[in-house]
Amino acid sequence: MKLGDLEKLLLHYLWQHGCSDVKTVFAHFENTRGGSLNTYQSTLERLYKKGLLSRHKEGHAFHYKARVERHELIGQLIKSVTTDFVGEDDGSSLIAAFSSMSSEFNVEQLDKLESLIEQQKLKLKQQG
Amino acid sequence: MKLGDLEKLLLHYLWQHGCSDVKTVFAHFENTRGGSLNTYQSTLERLYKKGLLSRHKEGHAFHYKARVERHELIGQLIKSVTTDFVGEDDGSSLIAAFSSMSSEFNVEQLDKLESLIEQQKLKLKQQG
DNA sequence: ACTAAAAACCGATTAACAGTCGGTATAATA
DNA sequence: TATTATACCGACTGTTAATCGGTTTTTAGT
Repeated sequence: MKLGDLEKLLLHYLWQHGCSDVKTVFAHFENTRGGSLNTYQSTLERLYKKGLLSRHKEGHAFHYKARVERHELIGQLIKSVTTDFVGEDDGSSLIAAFSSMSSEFNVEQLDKLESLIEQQKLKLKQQG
Repeated sequence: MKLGDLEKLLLHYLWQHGCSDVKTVFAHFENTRGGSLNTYQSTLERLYKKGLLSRHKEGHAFHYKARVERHELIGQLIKSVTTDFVGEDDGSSLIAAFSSMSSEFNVEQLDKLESLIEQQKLKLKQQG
């Protein structure tokens, strides 16, 4: 999966605002970023075709909404970037990814992550 | 930073083999992947210009070597792919991303991850 | 030093793909 | 139905990786 700058920007926007039509998006970025309405239209459409947005008609305009949570997409992107180097993914890519990133985290974040992992382990125990 | 498929392949190769000249690289991939020697030459050069490889003359051929560890590059790529999304939020979405990825792991992998976290926490304590 | 071989380097071409936007078709509503 | 907002199509630009032919440079052998 490959995302351009504007695509990322719009995803970001939609995660914050939940749901928008082109007009609104355009109005929001018109002054700061420039570009024509059509540019935003095309980009939203591209994201839609990529499966990252859903949309539904409201009046005569599509309203676009992110189909994936932010953290899901980030996870996906991390994975795609790591698997290329790891090859067949037995999960070692995440381990690799984590160890390369861990130095960027502070103690609270590490604690948070640890507790999330504990939760996940618990879940596994209950299932199996 | 943007890396193509062949670029990744060659990095992968150099991480495994430590050091190679074009001829050797070409010989290694000629049958399985195809392409001309020049293609590999260009790609190594591109990687060199990107600062990802170092090189030195040996006889009359350059020997190329990865300048970054694999995990360093992975970290860098993850960062570049995620920073646009993480932005102001203290990194918690990155944590969330990791945890959403963790749902695909078994207990051993989670344990491994946890021990890496412990290590990192220890390191932080010793420093600060 | 001269020459032949090897390697490096240059430049052109192709192929994706994002960004950009004009123009046209389509659909909603007054 | 006419107006207007919106969607959709297509063209063009810019960037970058992949590819490889051709030329220059470098090295080693005689």
